[in-house]
Order: sequence, then structure tokens, then C-alpha cells
Amino acid sequence: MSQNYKDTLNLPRTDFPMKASLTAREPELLKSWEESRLYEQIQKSRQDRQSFVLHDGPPFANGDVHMGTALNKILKDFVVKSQTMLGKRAPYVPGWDCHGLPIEYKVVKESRGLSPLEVRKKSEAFARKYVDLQRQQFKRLGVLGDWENPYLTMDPKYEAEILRAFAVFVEKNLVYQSLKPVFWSTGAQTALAEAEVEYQERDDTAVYVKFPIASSSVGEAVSFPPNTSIAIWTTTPWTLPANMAIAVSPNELYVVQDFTRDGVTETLLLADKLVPQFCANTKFDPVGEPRASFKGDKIDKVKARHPFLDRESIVLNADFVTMDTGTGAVHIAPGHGADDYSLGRKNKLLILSPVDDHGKFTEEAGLPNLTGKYVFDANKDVVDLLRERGNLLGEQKFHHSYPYCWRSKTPIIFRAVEQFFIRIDDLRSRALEAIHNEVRWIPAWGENRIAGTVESRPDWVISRQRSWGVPLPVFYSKSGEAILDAKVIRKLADLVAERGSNVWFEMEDVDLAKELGLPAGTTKRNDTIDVWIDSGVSHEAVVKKWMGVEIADMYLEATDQHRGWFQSSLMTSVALNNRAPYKTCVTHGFVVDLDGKKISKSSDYAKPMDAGHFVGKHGADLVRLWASSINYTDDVPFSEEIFTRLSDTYRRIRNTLRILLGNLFDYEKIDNPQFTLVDRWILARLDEVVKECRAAYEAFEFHKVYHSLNQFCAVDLSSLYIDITKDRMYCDAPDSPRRRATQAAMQEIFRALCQLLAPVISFTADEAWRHAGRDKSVHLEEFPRSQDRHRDSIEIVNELLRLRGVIGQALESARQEKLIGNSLEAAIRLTSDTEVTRKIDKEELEEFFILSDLAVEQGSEASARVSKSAYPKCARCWRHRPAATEDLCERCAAVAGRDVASARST
RNA sequence: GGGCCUGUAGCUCAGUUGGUUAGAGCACGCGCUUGAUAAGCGCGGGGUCAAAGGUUCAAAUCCUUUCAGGCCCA
Repeated sequence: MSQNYKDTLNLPRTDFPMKASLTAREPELLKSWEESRLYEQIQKSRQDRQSFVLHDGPPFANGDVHMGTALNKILKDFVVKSQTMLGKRAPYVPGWDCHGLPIEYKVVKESRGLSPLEVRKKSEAFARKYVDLQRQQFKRLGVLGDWENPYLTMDPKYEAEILRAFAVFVEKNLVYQSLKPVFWSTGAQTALAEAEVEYQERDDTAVYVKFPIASSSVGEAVSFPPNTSIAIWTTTPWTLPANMAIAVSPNELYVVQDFTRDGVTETLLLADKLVPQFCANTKFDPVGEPRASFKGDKIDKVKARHPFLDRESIVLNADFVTMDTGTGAVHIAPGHGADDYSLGRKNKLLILSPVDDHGKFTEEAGLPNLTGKYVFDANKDVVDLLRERGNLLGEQKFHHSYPYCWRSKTPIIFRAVEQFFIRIDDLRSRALEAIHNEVRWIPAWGENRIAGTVESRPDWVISRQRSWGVPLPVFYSKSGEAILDAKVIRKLADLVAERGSNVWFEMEDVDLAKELGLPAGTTKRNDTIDVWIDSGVSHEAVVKKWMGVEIADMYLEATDQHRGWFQSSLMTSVALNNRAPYKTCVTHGFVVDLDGKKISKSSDYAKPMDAGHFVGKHGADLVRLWASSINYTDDVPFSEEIFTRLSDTYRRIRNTLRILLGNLFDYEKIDNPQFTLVDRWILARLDEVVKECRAAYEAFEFHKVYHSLNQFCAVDLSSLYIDITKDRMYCDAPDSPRRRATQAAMQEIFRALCQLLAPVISFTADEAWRHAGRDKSVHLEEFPRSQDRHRDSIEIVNELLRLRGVIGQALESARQEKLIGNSLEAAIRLTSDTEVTRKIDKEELEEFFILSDLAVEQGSEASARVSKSAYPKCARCWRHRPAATEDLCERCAAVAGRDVASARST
């Protein structure tokens, strides 16, 4: 009867649990990291090293962390941790963007009728709440950094730096004042942001108006019949006093056509496609064939007469002209519309906006009878005026949705107000130079992309009619002139550094003027600075002034930041320091679902996109593993299935660490381990993997690390090395040279694996590391270095693996035929076509192929024959081997014999 | 509509300056093992390289167009 020898084996032993229970274990590890001040320890240990500064782009302190934000922070953490483990000092100071409309909007929506100062106080509380919330969530993801001292753009010290930067802009004459149309609420007498606009259904009078072509136009590219007029269409007749131009599409066909109605004939120019619509709406009938037809680009710069003012209106080509309603000739009032404005600026037209805060016409309108009249009431008067002048071609009721102020519920108007701008033309060429020569863009096309946006961007509007922000440091003299003075701004900065920017809103004009040394009677206005300036000067406020670093090594954000933070930072940096603020810019894509669609657009995913949902369900290491597995330069795919796949990968890696730990339970360091072929091979493979991973980390290609380590764990280790060495590890005497050698290899592999995995699955790597009896965190380690050992073994093993395939197939068919069950029951007759099998002795080949009984002969083609082994099964190692005792093979008798003997003697 | 980018097995990725029958892991199917066991091992099926056209002796790779998707503009 066969005895149970299980107790005589060196089976793996470890407390490292197979089941991860990440959601329970991670918080414990976090606690220990915090208690041991791990981040500070790491920084201290790298004090004298070369530094690598990844400067954090501040997320908005608003809302929960979703998968996109999580991806960004985790990628940053990969960079910081891997640079640290590559031997550098890589500090990480997280930050938050605190000012701005989204917060102010929420605050104002909650409680209306607040003073600016109240809005600011509530906004600050709101921002602080979310800074704390997000900080908790980021920490929970395993992101290491100086969480106790983040930078906040609402910190008085930071605000002061914004103002100081602004002083430099003023000094360099980059700031100017000009008009720009904004959404204006006549009910609330304030500018509105897009988010504060709501749309309502509304009936308006739409009019067709004729603009007679000026006689001076005759003789241009197109010659017009006498008395030709351009027909335009508008739903806002009140904006006609501000008309400066007529826009036409350069590519569409326009006609000059005679029309008749009630015996009156008009010669009109309009888009060919819109003639039927025009006729239907005005009851005009076309007469005869068109008298001329041409593409819109032929009439660029043609001049027409304003229908009721003594002024010209110029025809301009514009891409935004569409052919769905109207006449294809669009009335342009640069002071009353966004498209109108940009077209007007491009062509240096007057930006006229003859309307006051309450939406009443001013004298500038040039219509004395209407001065002081509310523009929506004046619509009728304008229509009457057009009719009087004979320039009204038709009118209709027009039903459409129109923007309203969410607060006062009054229809909004576009109105040009005084704004402040930064002259981009003065910075553009230097910025482009920096883009092309000073910065490394990852991926490379980022260069193209940001260059494109910088080339085409208009001047930067930096003033906002909002409360929650840094005050725009502009004063007005008694006579109403704007005062932009760098010295005064710097004084204000000092004051703000000390007391916060609320002083601007708390102090009376008189006191503030006195404090800053401005003449009595000087007033301030309550505009704030665009928040893109806030975060855009972080290279100055944080990297330079705070961290004492000249230039950040890296910025890493989503692709939308090419136009956003990358650009705003570049512009301010060129203005301040005449160079780029970063050496490398990395961008990642957005999180998309399986069909490649952006997830946030699909409402089904709305809730689970919350990063906390996945951290709670799977653990942070799973989310991190996901972030490492994808090629972040593209859009990042994300789905439940991907997560399921990933947890399989995770388990494989975890179990690999576990079995290594288990096999090392009685590890003792030995000198000159007697490595066999597999040991040499796995160390050679380890060296390759180390090299690949180091290179991938250096190139920030984390998915290559993931694939390399996954492959190494699943194939090289689990299915080969660990499987092959199982027999010697379990059945040899504990101190057999080949078992000890294998432990030496496994020890090194385990170490290296933990180190290489640490930036990715930071929790699991540290957990395993501690199970190996180390008291310090793996995050204090450096990556292993490749030693390029035993290169020749790789080729030999590859040959053997080819033969292994041949044997495997033969075993498989033998199993199908029920000849054998377990491979160890088989006797294999292998015909080898390679010299390799001559050089390795039979015993070692049997071990490598995990066989009991192998005979090798050389031949020209590899093949294997399977029969049932004639040897009995060893009751201890289960291999079929020549028997040394009743039920044991020679090796096992030698090993277990002693054990059995000693067991008997007790 | 414009600029930039992406599209290789069910999923995540490889695929060098064009050069054998396009690879890997996971998933799936069928077995083995029960001494890594809510584990481990083996074998197997699966791809018109988004589509069409072109350049070439030769295209997943170069060019053009189309389709799908993303970001930023309009």
C-alpha cells in the first residue's frame, strides 16, 4: 500500500493570500504609507539626485473624480514613480484650479441675489470642499505626492503671483483694451456666460432688407445692372443701426435677378439656392432669367449703402454663411454677434454697439428718435423706418428658440463691452519657435497640433465680468480712463499676498486708491481675470517660485489641453521668460467605450464612469493596471469586459508573486549557485525583461511594461520555469544544489518583479514585498539593472521549446487515444533535429520536458513517439522511474528515506 | 465645414528602413492535474490587417478616396 509522502515534500509556504481583497487591503497599505510618511521618505532618499519635475496641471475643484481624471493622475503617478525608481528625485506637487465660472454658477444657482463678496466666500468654500474630496479620491488611487501642501490657485500667495505676472504683461505692453460682444442680460445688467443662458421659444419679426449697391462698385470684377440691391434677412432688426458689412459665402452661387410684386420691380442680388424661399416669403416673382450669376468670391469688397444711415456696408466673404434660411447675404453687426465680431476684427471694421446696460439705444445709434428706447421695442420702429425708406422687401413672423437670461428671464442681447486683451501677435512667433525647437512632444503629432492652434488663435480676452476670480487690476481715473500700471499692480499683489484677493471687493475705492498710492477719485471695476491666466502662470507661481526649479521637465494632460493649459502656459511663459515652460509635453486620449464612442456622451455609462465606483468594486490596482495596459496616446478604451479581462491578468501576476514567495520560504543565500540551463535561461529572460521595462519606463510607454511583465509572468515563469522546476523544488532535498540555485534565481526574479511592478500595481507590489520579510516599502527601491547574462541559453531553450511542442502534440494524441492520462505516465522516444539535445544530459532534458522517461535519437525531422512507461510510479514524486525501494525512486528514497527514518525514530 | 489624430483576432497590444504561411497574452472549446487548488499545465479553433483604388517583383506597412470614431475649432 502506497504511503502518503506529502509531508516529506518542500511544498510552497506563504501567507501572501491568493485572494487579493484589494478593496480591504489597499486602505490598510495607504494608512501605513501615510504613517511612515512614505512620500517624504522617498524625497529625502533622493535629495542629491538629478531631479525630474512633472508639473501637475490643476484639475478644476468641482465634482467627483471620473475615469478620465483618474487616468490622468495615474499616468502622472506612473511617471513620478518610475522616474524615482530610475534613480531620480521626482517630487510631485498636486494642484487645483479653484476660480472660475462653473463653481460660481453652482453657487449662484443655489442661492440667488448674493453680493460679489458673498459669491466669492461661498465659491471658496465650495472649492475647498471639492479639493478635499478629490484629494481623498486621488490618494485612494495610490497616487503619491505632497498631498498636504498642494497648490491652490485661490491661495493668496498664488493670487499674488498671478497679479505679478500680470504686471509684467502690462510692462511689456502686451495688454490692451477693446470692445468685444458678450452675452448681455439687460434685465440683470451683466455679462453672462454660456452656462447662464437658457433658450426659450419666441416669435420675432424677420425682415428682408435691401442694401443698394453703391455706384462706386460699378466696374469691379462683376458689373451690376443699374439699381441692383443686395437682399439680406435678419430676425433682429434692431441690430441694423450697427450694420457694417454683408457676409457672403465665397463658394456659393449668387444671382442678380429682377423680381416683381404689385407692379413694382426690384433688381436684387441673393444666393441662387435661396431664391424660391425668398419668393415664397415675400410674394415677389422672378422676372425672366437671372441677369448675372457668379460665385460669392467675385463680389468680395463690393460696397453697398446702409438702408437708412449715411454709411457704407461692405460685402465680405465668410465661411460661416449657410444656405438654410435667409438670402445667403448675411447682415453683419460686429458689435452684436460672435461671427460678426471676428469677421469685423479681421477686416478692421468699426465695432459699434450703440446700446446701454439696460438694452436701450444710445445716441451712437444715429437715430435720435429712438435714443433711450429698449431695443426689442425698437424693432417695430426700425421696420417702419425701412418701409419709409423703401428698403423693406418683406417681413414675416419667425418662430425660433432664442437665448434668455436664466436669472432675469429677459431675452439676452449680444453687446460689445470694453474688454482687456493680450496681444498674441507679439508672442506668436517666439511661441512657435519654442514649440518647434525647445519642446519634445509625445506623441510627436502634438507639435503639429499646438502649432496649428497657436498660429490661428486670436488675441486673448483676459477680462471676465465675473466675481469668482482674481480681480483684474485696472483702475479708472476721474475722467474714466483706464489705468494700467505695473507698479500699482505689484503693490496690489503684495496686499493680496497678505490679505487675499477679497480686499479688492472689501475695500472702498477711496481706501484702496489711498493704499496703492493712486490719486483720489480713482475707481476700480469688478472684472476678474480669465482663469486660464490663473493656471497658465503656474510655471511661475509653483515651479519657479515655490519649487525653485527653472523649468518643468514634463506636463502631462489630455489632448484637449493643446489648446488649453499647454497653450496658456506657453503664452505666459513666453511673455515672462521668453521660452517654453516645459521640456516635454505628453498627451493622452479620452476614455471611450467599446465602439470607440466617448463615454460621457452615452448616458448609460454616466454613473459607472465615476472612478470611485471601480475602485470600490475592483480596487485601485485594477484601475492602475487598466491605465498601464492601454496605449494612452490614442483614445482609451474602457468597458466592463476590459475590466474582467484585466482581473484575470492581475490574478496571474499575483499568483506568480505568490508561488515565488512560497518557493522561497526556506531561502538561504548561497555562494556560487549551481545554475542549470533553465536557471540560466530564466535569468537571461529576466535581463531582457528588465531592459525592456526600463526602456519603456524611460520612454513613458507604460503599456509595453504591462505586456512585457504579463508575458514574463504568464509564459516564462508560470508555464515554463516554475512548472519545470516544480519537481526539484518540491522533491529534492531542501539543500540540494539545484534547488538552492533555483531559489537564488527566484529570489532575484521576485525582487525584480516587485520593483518593476511597483509604479503600476503599487499596492500589490508593496504587499508582496513586505511578505518577503522586508520592512521598508518597495517604493524606496530602484529598478534592477540588466546584466545581459547567459545570452546563449535563450537560443538553446528556444530549440528545446520547439521540441517541447512536438512532444506536447504527441502526448495530446496519446491522451485522446486513452493511452495515457498524465504526461508523467508516458515514455517518450524523441527524434531530435537539433544538436542541442546532444549537449544536455538526459536527466536534465527529462526535467525540462517534465517527463518521466525520455529516449533521444538524432534525425532530420523532429518527431516524438509515445508509449506507456514501463517504470512504476514513484509514490513521492509521481514520476515513473526505476524503483529504488518498494515505492520510491532513487532520488526520493535518498531524500525521504532519511525523513522516514527520522520519523520512525521519534 | 476646417485642423490634428486613430482604425491589426471577442478584449488589450506586437509587427523594425515595404520582403516567407500576420504574432503574443487573455477570453473561448477540448483535455490533464488536484502537492500554486476560488489555482496550475497541454492542445485546438479564431484575422479579406475598417473599405475601395493606386505605386511596386512584393503592401498591414507608401499614396489617394471613402466609411467609422476622437480632440480642438467654426
